[in-house]
Formats: sequence, C-alpha cells, structure tokens
Amino acid sequence: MTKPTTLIEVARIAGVSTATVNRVLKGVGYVSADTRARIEAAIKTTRYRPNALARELRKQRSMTIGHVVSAITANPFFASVARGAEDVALESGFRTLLFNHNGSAERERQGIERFIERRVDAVLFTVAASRADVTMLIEEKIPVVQVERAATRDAPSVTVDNAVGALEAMRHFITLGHRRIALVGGDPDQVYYGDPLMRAVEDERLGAYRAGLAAGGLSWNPNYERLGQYYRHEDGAGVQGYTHMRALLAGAEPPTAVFATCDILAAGVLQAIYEAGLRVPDDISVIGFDDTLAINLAPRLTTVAQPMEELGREGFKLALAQIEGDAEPRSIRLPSRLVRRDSAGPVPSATTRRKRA
Amino acid sequence: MTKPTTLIEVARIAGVSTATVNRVLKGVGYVSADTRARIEAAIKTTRYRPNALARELRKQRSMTIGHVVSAITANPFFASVARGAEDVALESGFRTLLFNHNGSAERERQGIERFIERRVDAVLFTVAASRADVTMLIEEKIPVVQVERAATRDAPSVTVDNAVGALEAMRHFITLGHRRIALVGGDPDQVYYGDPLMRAVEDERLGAYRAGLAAGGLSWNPNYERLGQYYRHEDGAGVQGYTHMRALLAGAEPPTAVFATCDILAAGVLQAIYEAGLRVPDDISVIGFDDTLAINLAPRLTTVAQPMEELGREGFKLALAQIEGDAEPRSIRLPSRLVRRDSAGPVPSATTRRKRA
DNA sequence: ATGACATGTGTCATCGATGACACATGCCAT
DNA sequence: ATGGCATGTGTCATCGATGACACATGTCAT
Repeated sequence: MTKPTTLIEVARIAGVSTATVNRVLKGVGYVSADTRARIEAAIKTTRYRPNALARELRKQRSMTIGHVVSAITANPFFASVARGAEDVALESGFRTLLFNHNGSAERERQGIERFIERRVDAVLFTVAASRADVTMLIEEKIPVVQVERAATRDAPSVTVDNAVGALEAMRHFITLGHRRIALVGGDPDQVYYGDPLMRAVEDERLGAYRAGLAAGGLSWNPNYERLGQYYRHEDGAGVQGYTHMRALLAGAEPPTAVFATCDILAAGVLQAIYEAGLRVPDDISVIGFDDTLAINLAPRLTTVAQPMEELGREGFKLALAQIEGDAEPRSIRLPSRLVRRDSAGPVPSATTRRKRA
Repeated sequence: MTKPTTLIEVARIAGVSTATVNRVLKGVGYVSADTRARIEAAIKTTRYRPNALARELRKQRSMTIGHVVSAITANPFFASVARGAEDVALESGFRTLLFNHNGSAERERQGIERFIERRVDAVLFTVAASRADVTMLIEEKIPVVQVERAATRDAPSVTVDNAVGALEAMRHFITLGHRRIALVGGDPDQVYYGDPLMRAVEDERLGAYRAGLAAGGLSWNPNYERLGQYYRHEDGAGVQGYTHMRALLAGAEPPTAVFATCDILAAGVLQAIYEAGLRVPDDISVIGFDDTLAINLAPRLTTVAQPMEELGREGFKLALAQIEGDAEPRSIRLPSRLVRRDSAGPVPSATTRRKRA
C-alpha cells in the first residue's frame, strides 16, 4: 500500500483546517470562493484520493457487499449473476467482493469470516455450500440474500420459476409432434443431499417435465427419465449428459426429443447424438436450460433461458433494501422463458427416419 | 454494517488492557496462562472478530489485490484467470477485488480510482482497456502486473507463448495429411487499435499459422486466411467464426482443416460446418485455441490450451514480489500446448469425400 | 443599538487495532 | 545487596476521515 496524500496534507497545503477541506469535498456548509479555489488546487496538484478504509471505519459503513458463488469457472451462470449484481452495486455506490467456495463448506466458512472482518454490509449467496453459513450471518444480524436457491426461509431470496419455461419447452415439443420425450437432468435426491429447499430447482424442472407429458396426453416412461448429478469433478463438465444420451440411444425405442435441464448437460447430449451420426433436429430434437452455452453449440440450442443478470441485480436490490432498513423485504420470483433457436424441430416421420437410417 | 464486538470490549470483559488482548491474538509477548484463558473465553463468548478496516488503516497494508478483467461473462478465460489469482491470494492471506471494465476505458478508470481509494496493495490487469490506466498506477507507485497482454513494458507481465501450441497444431494438421489449411482468427490490426504491444497475441497466432504452413512446405493462400474481430457486441459470440466458415465453404476449394484462434470462433466454425451437413473430423478438421468451450462442443474440440489458472497464479505471485519489494520482478512467459480430442483427423481421401457428397 | 441570522472557519473526539514504550514483579548470579 | 533478565501488564499516539460543536464576522431589521 502506497501512502498517497491525506486530507490533512491537503488542508496544510491550502492553509485551512481539515474540516474546511471536508466541506469542499462533501459540498456541504459554507466555504468562500477563494478558500474553495485554494483547496481544489491543492487537491488537484497532490492528486488527493480519500482513504476509503478510514472513511468506512469512521462511518461504520463499508459500502461493500460480499457475494459468495459456487465456482465462477464451473458454470457461466455464476459469472452472469455476479456481473448483474456488480452492475447495480456500482450504480448505488457499492462494490462487490466475490468469493468462490468451490463446493467446500469449509472454504465458504473462511470466506464468510473474511467478509465479516471486512464488515461487509450484506452478503449474497448464489448458492450457499452450507445452510449453517447462511444462518450464522443471520444471527450476526448481517443482511443476507439467497440467489437462485434458498437454503432457509429466514432470509429473502431471488429465485426463478423454473416451471413456466420448462412447461413451455414441453408444449413446444408436443406441438412439434413429439411423443417420445426424454429428460436428462439433475436428480433432486442427489443434489445438495436432497435438501427439501435446495432441491426446488430440480423438483420444478422435473415436475414440469412430468406435468408437460400429462398435459400432452403422454404417458410417463421411466426409461426416458435420466437423472443424476450434473457433473462429477473427476470427469469434465457435460460427461453426464453424454452418458445419459448414449444410454437413451442404446434403448429399445430411442426418444425423438430430449429435454436437458441444464445447457452443460445438453452439450453432452448433443455430443452423444453427434457421435451416433444422427442430426439435430432432424433425427432428434433437444432443448436445454439456462442459456449459457446454447448460442455456442451446433446447432444453436433452443433452451429455457433464466434471467441471470437480473437475478444478480434483484439480489443486490433486496440486500440494499435490508441495509437501508426498508420494511420486511419479501422474496422475489423471476420467470424463465423458452428461447427458440435451431435444436428443436418437427418429429421425424417414419419415412424420414428410414431414409436416414 | 453491524457493530460486532470490538477488541476494546473483549479487554473490558476480560478485565485487561487492549494490549494484552492483542498479545493473545497475535501470539507474541508474555501473557500468563490465567489471563490468556480469560481472554480466550471472552473472545469466544462475544464471538469477537477483528475489524479488518481498522487494522488495515493502522498497518497501512490492505492485503487486497485489485483485479481488472475485461468482462468475466464474455469469455470463460477470464473467470479461470481470476480464479487462479484468487486461489494463490487466499493462500497468502490476500484477497482479490474483481472489477469488469466491459471494454470501457472510462469504466476502467472509475474502477481503478476505487481500487486506489481502497488502497489495494497491487493491481492485476487481465487486459487493460486503456494503457493510460496502467501507467497512471505506475506513477502512483502502485505495483502492477499485466496478465495475458501487456500494454506497457514498464510493468511486469505474464504472457503465453502462443506460438508453441499453435505450431504444434499446424504440425498436427500436416501430419494428418492436410494441405488446405485455413485460419479463422483475430485480426492484429483490428484488435486494440492494432497497438504494437497488445496485438502480440494475434501476431503470434497468425505468425505461427504462416510459419507452420511454410514448415510443412505449403504455400500461403490469402483466401484461406480469414481475419476479423472476435465478436461484435451487436451479434452474439461466435457469429464471426460462423460467418468466416460460411465464406470458406462457399469458396472454390474449401479447406480440409481450419485453425480457429479462439474456441469461441471455433464454435462458430463448427456451427457453419454442421449447417452445411458436413462432419468433423471426417470432412473437415478443426482446431481451436484457449480450451474454454472445447470440451462442451460436438465433437469435443482439439484445441491449443492456455494455462489460464496458472496465468492468474503467476500474476499474483509477481504482484506479491513487488509488494514485498523483491528485486526487479521480471516478466514471465508460459507455454501453450495442443490438447488432442476429437475434432482433428486424417485428411479425407478423394473417395471418402465422393462417398459423402 | 441590538438581536437574529447568514456566512465562514477551526477544534477535536471518534471509529478499532496496533505496537512502541513504560512500568511493574520476581528470581538468579555475582 | 544489587544489577540483569525473564515475565507480565498497562498507556497512549497513531492511521485518515468525519461531523458535531464552538466561535468568529458581517448584514439587516427593528
């Protein structure tokens, strides 16, 4: 840390007291034009920059929000949420401190301890690694906002209504004539130890798949429902989607449409299809979820988009509301929606299929 | 900001002075076992947490590194670099403050001002938006490290030797029998206004392409060299690669191999090939650069990998060296290397090609 | 002439942690 | 018994910004 000019030095140079300099800086109170000019000159020549540490210590307000994310490298989703939060924070004069827990509750705990030492004004969790960390902050009376997934009802959250977009996707498939629709997704039981609150995301997507089937008058086929983890660290991302799709293709009656509950899984699905020499959407249609990788895949993936940046923005706003002591901040729910691109098409007719086989 | 217990309160509760509490906290000097026990008990019951702001103000050391990145959402590359830097920083007791300039020099300037006010101990630039921002910090005597691209020679940098991996890629193509090898890449003249230092990345990759051609005894074909911006904000990512590949396919003698100097471009290339009904690597081989999207594409992309996290790690280390006043920290250069996956194969024979046509 | 008010500026305690310095004991060696 | 040293603890200035408070002087209305 270098030692830039202090306000005291500026005052000395301008031949006034620190209070007067402060008045000029804050633009409050009376200061004669002459004095003001001298002070402004001193500020300019010394390239004075206020010391935020001193100010924050004095004002007991750090103007900083801690943002805990799973792992910003694991899924572009987190980067987008973080960016949304950062943008609004900046507009409000706040800054965000980002922290990756990488799935480790222990690491998350350490990160939070540092947040507290740093006296952050609030903490955003874009998925907490451990509920205990969330409740600990609540006990410490530090405002908390949960983004995407809520670990507790004791703090407000910003979540997505996964069902609307997912149902739209199912309707899209059905309208296109598909009757053999498979699901490749995260298993509610395996995700976050099946925690009843945390698994909401998977429950909603899975529920919408089944509801969509029913709404379309289609029966539920257990062989078409492939649930598992999103990815295991041993493998790379996407491997799960690939494996599931291989299994589906090897089955007796392969589906003509696949709904993957995450673009990373969808990427794996596309890989398996590609490897099998089939084409999307000619032979099989695919819809993903998230709209993270979608635009980069071949073909460009039709997917259910989540308002990622908005999640971050609304998360910050809820945090700010708590900081300012606004009435009880309620939780927010944002919609998801289907983005149609090139991976979902009409069900192949029998003749079409024969021709390609 | 809540008001947690202060060291003063702990001292009062334990019936000692703040100096003694500080001794226990720091583990220095003499403290009787009895006193120590009382203090430790007080710390525990009050859940005391030191105020980092006060400490940093007093010690004139913020233990914070500012990290300016282009836009963490634009390319997974940045997220990985940031993560690498964060990891090492944490190990050294530092934290990183992330800031996205999103390509705006003005925004970058604001971010840096805040870094200075925050009294960061050093600043990492994973690509500065403006050279002026880098030199400004240098003038302020704040240690700077440039990662991936250097805007000035006046501060150390961690860069990648793009040529080694790129040459490896070219050799791979040639070994596989390809003779019509195209390039889809960033144009050195268009990138960062063609700044002689900043364009080094593009120069190296483009240079390696040409050198690889020559080394393989192949002549340079201007029609095979497609240069442009990586992406324009009006479009989405990857569009540039798609457009270039469409043009190549529409040409008289389409290439049998394409070297894309960035995975995002490669993704677009794959989309165009897919759309044309051709297969990779059967009809056309593709190699990318970065290893960001590669593993998610179909087929899994052979690509030149950059040591992204290492860039961040080494960047932090160079910053730390400067902070600690170690001798003149010299710049570092990391190698790139080819990662073979499924998108590069033998050149199709004439018969193979006829069969598919 | 005097009180009321606008204008202009300075003093200083405060935020919390730090560590230099001072000041106690008690014990041992000379 | 006296100096030297280990042991144990307290006092207080400091880091830089903030803003309440006090204290000037000048102007105007009554």
